[in-house]
Amino acid sequence: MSLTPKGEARRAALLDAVLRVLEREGPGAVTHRSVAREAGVPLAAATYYFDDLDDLYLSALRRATEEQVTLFAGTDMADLRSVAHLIHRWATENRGAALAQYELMFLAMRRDALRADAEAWYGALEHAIDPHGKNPRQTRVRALALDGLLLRILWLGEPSTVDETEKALREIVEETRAAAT
Amino acid sequence: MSLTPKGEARRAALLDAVLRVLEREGPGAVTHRSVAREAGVPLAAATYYFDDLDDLYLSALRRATEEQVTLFAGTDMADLRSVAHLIHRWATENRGAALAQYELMFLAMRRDALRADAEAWYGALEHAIDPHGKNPRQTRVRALALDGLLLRILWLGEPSTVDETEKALREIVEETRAAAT
DNA sequence: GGCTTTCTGGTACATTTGTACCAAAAGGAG
DNA sequence: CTCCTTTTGGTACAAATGTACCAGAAAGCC
Repeated sequence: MSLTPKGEARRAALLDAVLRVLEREGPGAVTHRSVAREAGVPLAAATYYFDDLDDLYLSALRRATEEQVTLFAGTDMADLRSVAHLIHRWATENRGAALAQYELMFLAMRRDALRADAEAWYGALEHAIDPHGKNPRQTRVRALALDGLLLRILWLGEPSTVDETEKALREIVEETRAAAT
Repeated sequence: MSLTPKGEARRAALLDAVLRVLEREGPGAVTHRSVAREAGVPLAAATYYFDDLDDLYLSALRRATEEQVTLFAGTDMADLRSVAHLIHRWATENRGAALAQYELMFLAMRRDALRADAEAWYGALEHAIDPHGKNPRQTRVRALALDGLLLRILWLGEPSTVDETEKALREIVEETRAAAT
C-alpha cells in the first residue's frame, strides 16, 4: 500500500510528464502511453501507480493547481512590479502548470468532485489581492479582472512582456480606486 | 461542389449536434460517430460534409463564436438589467455555444489559425462596453472583469440567478467609475 | 538469513477511433 | 426521358487506446 522512495519518484515523474504532454499537445494527447513515454517509464508503471487514466490526469491537475494556489496566496500584490514578474514566469516557464490549473476549472464545470479545487483558486486570488478583507467589493472586481487578464495572457499571449503586464496590472488597480459606498 | 437544400440542413444539423455533445460530454467525446448519432444521420454523412474531424469540430466552434460575437457586439451595456438577462440566457439555454466559444479560445492558444476568431471575441466585448471608445483604460479593465465574470459563471455556476448577475455587473461598473488621468 | 510486500516490464486483447471505399439512390439540367 | 453530379448509407480496416495479467526482480522487515 505504501510507496518506496523510488516508487514515489516515479509517481512524481509521471505527474510532471502529464503537465508536459498537456502543454505540448493538449488534453486529448494525455494517454497512458504518451505520459509513460514522456516520463521515461514503461507503460505498466502508469497503470500501477494510478487506478485510472482519470486518476492520473486529475492527480496531475490537482497538484499543479495546489502549487499555484499556494504561490499566489503567499504573494503580496502591493508591489505590482514583482507581481508582473510572477505572472510572466507563471505564463512562460510554468506554463504547463498554468494550463493544468485552468483545465481543472474547465473540468470542474461538469464534475462536482473538483469544485473545491476550483474555488480554492478563486479564493487564493482574492486573498492575494486583499489579505485582510478590507474592501470586499473592490476586491471581487479586481479578482475578476485579474482572472480575465491571466486567461488573456494564456490564450492570446498578450500582454507578453513583464512591462506590458505591469502596465495592465496598474490599469486594473488605478481604474478600481474610487467608488464610495 | 455546391450543396442541395437538404445537404445544407444536414450540415447544419451536424454542427448543432457538435455543440450538444460538447456541452453534455466534453470535448473528448466529440467524434464522428457520436456527432452523427446525435444529429440522427449516418456516420458517412459526418465525413461527407466535412474534410476532417478537425474541420467538423472547428466549424462548429467558429459558428458558435461568431453568433456570440454578433450577439454581444450588438448589445448596449447601458441597461444592466437586460445585460444580466442576456448573460443568464447565454450561460443556461445557450450553454453549448458558450462552451464552444471558450473552447475555441483554448485551442487558439496552440493554433494560429484561430487567433483572429479569439480576438474578435475580445473586441466584441470591448465594443459592447464602450461603443464609441470614449474611455479606453476603463473599458479594458471592465472587459477583463466581465470576461472573468463570464468564465466564473460558466465554470462555477455562480452567480447563478439574474439578480445576482445584475449585482455582480453593477459592482464592476461602480468600482470602475472614478480615476482621473 | 528468509519472507512478504512492493515494483517491474512485457504482452495480450477487446473496443473505439478516423477515414477510405463503393454500389446504389436521389436530384437537377438539358 | 437521359445524363451527370450530388448524396446516401453501409462496410472495412489499420491504428491507437484503456486495462488486465503475470512471471519475476527488488526492497524492506523479522
